[in-house]
Amino acid sequence: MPELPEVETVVRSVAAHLAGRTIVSSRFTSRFVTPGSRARLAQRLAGRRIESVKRRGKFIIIALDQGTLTVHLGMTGKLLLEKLLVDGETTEHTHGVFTLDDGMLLYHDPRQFGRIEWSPGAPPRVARLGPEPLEISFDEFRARLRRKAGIKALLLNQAFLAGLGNIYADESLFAAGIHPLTHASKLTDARAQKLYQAIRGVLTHAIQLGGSSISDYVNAQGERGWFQAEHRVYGRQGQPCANCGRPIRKILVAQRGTHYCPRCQKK
DNA sequence: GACGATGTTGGCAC
DNA sequence: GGTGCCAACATCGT
Repeated sequence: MPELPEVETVVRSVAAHLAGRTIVSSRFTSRFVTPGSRARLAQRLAGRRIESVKRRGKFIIIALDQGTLTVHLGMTGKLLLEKLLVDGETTEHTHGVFTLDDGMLLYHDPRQFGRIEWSPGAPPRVARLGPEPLEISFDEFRARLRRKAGIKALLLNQAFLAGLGNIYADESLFAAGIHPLTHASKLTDARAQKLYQAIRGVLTHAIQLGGSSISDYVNAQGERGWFQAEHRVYGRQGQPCANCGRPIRKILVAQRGTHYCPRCQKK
């Protein structure tokens, strides 16, 4: 679910309300989502003031008056804002409950691949991220492509660019007309330029539509995204290509289901 | 009921 | 540095 556009949408849907709030208390119930002592985490957060909420790659960075709370949604994580907690709003999949001085913030995550972590300074996982795809210059992007790796694997590598996942990697490669198994270092300047623009275009459009709701993704207000209606290849295996009519193919690349048009995307 | 696939990441072997 | 395989977990489709 949550790649850059979804995380950006979540951040935009919580930032204004959370900034300036105080965490009165919190409760955590998953040893996977919150590794280490959950009681100590809750203790650290009690009384902390939220300064700002921002996105970096697929991470949600919550700056506190002391330290930083970092949230990664994994595959199925959701952050939900609630006015008041009433019966039925938490389930067995609610693994984080934040009581604020105004309202509540809930973290749901059925598969528990997400993480909620506090760090005194900048979180180490975030420090290893590559540049933001919407901020990097073409020259820097071009330079970073000089690597011996398949382009799809590279786009999924968060140290190369931060924020692309399986959906937007496939959609960007289709928009650029590039086969997912193309060697990154073999791309010509012109094709690299097409890919750079394709990534920016796809991500920007997806953010405008509130991200992609594949199964149950929603923002913090519980609203779905609409970019899934704009997918050209992801999840469309066997259906005709919007451009040439050939059936979209699905193969395995870097252990991920990879969708592409055999005619429009060349190596 | 079993099996495989699912938006992510990290560790391991090679 | 690169790839492939497996792991974490719950749910859904075949």
